[in-house]
This record gives sequence, structure tokens and C-alpha cells, in this order.
Amino acid sequence: MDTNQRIVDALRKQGYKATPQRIAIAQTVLRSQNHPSAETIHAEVLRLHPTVSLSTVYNTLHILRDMNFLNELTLNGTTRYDPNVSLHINMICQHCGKIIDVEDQSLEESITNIAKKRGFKITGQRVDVYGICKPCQKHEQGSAL
Amino acid sequence: MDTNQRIVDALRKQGYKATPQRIAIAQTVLRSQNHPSAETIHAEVLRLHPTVSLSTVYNTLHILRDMNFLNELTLNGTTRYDPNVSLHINMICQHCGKIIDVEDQSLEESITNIAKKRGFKITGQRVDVYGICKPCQKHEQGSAL
DNA sequence: TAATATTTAAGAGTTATTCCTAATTAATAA
DNA sequence: TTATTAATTAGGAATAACTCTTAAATATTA
Repeated sequence: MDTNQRIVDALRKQGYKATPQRIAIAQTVLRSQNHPSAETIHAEVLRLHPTVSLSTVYNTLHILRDMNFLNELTLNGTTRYDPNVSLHINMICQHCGKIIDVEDQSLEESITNIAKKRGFKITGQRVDVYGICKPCQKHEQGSAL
Repeated sequence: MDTNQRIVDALRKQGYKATPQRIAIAQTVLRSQNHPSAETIHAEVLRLHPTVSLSTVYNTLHILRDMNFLNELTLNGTTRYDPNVSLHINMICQHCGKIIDVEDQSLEESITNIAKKRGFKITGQRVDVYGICKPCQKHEQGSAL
């Protein structure tokens, strides 16, 4: 089953209509690799569906988030979207702005343990590490961001 | 040396003026236990300094953040301030809104290792766990938030 | 294919935060 | 202690991301 069909089925199953707009937005964000913002997704979707509004993009992103198809990550006041919903570390370079997802086994275990110890029922997590990535450390003087 | 003096010294050392407004704001946020927002801090400070503006609160909070006296934690579009700058887990209850800081040894180690492996130079971290706290699990039907 | 409840586009509204500026003030040196 | 001056303040205007509103359009169903 291709991504397209998975999206349509998931939407219908939850009682949402599978409109072309939603499918296009979902395709775009679920295939993305660079943690796009709503604006970026909108710009991308506009290339194929020139009338899609930003409201529709937000609406669809909220639906996808609620269906656990993507994670939200608010950074410096703007929300970025990540189709990787497994627990991972967001390594965020403050020089080039790039976000790298790093999977890690031990992390999940320690978080689960800590929560269990306090009787806290987990519904989601977010782990950010801020700093300077390897490439940026070399040419650190260059133009910012 | 009391907190007051520490704040004054730290400000001057960085070339900032130690104004009564800054001292009051710093006292308030550095003593806080409940991860207040700028608005909350402002309201608190107004009780002693009735003319302090919200801009000044933001300005001072940014200075304190830059001096590493506090951490920022943006949640649902509003920034909360935490005087605990050591690496810890923010356990955030989505029912009552309370944020509990949990210190953990193993977490720091695994994050440090992961970063080292990739040559990533860490400048800060943030670990959030969302869910329902123990007390809220009992009376889960009650009024939200 | 018709009926209808949902969804859309577009722009207005909201809210947290930042920016701007004239008036004030902390720090410094005489 | 006081004068000097560069930093800071209060207050409000501006911004930006996001949410809300509404009439027109459309996916689903029977």
C-alpha cells in the first residue's frame, strides 16, 4: 500500500474527508526530511495546488498531528513538523539551523523508567540538544544562520 | 553572599547596569518554583514596583537567560522560565499543567555520549515528557486544565 | 444523482513577543 | 558630591505566527 492510500484510509477511518488538499499536504510533510514550517509546506504545496490556503495547511497539520503521523517542534516561536514520530533526539545546530534526528536505544529506557517510578503516564516526549554541528565548527566565522 | 548581591555582581560583570527593576525581576524568577510566564513574573513584580513594564521584564529575562541564570521553555505558544539550569527532565502534566523537574544521572551521560560520537558541541538541552501525573490519573473526569 | 455535513479559501482577529523613542537613571570621573 | 553620559526604562505601536469566521464548494452516502 502506497503512502497516498495509507493517508486516505487513515483520514476516512477517523471520520475525516480525504480531500485533494489534505492528501497533497500530507504527502509533502510525510516525505519531508528537513523539519519544515507550515509556511514552507504551504509554499511547496502551492506548486501543485495553487489555491490552497495557509489555514488549510494548519488544519491538516493539526489533524495529522492528532492522528500521530507527525510531531510538532516549536523553535524560536515557529513550529516545525517532523514525520519521525519515534522517540529520538533533535540535534539542533544553532549556526546553520539544521535539525538532525538521532535515534537512541538507551534514552527511551531511561525516560520510561523515570516516568514509571513516579507513576506518570507518558503520552509524548521531546528531546532537544542545542549546539554546533561538526561541519559548522570548521568554518565558524562565516555568515550566520 | 545573598542572592541579591550575586545578581548585582553578575550584571555588572557583564557590563549591565544593576537597576532596581532588574534586581526585582531576577529575585522573582530565580526564586520561582512554578515555571512562570513573563506575564506571571510581571504581575508578581508589579506588587513591589508598580510601574515596571512588560518590556522590561522581557528584556531582563533575556539577559538572565544569556547569563545562563535560567532556562526558557516554550509550551503552547508561551514561554515559561525555569531557574533550574542543570540538565533535567520537564515532566509536563497535560491535565493540570504542572511541570515537575526531575534530575537524572543516566540521561546526561547518554546525551553527552551521543553528541560526542557525532562531533556535536553541546550548548544546551531540553528534555520534555508529556503525559498525566499521578494525582490527575485518579480524578481524571474533573474540570480540565 | 441528490442530499447534506464537512471542508475550503480568504481574510479578519488574536496573542505573545519585539521594537521604538523620549525621558529617566546608574555608573564614572572630577 | 555632582556633572556627565551611555544605558535603561515605560508605554505603546508593530510584528508574526497562528486561529477563527463565513459563505461557497465538495466528498461521501444512500
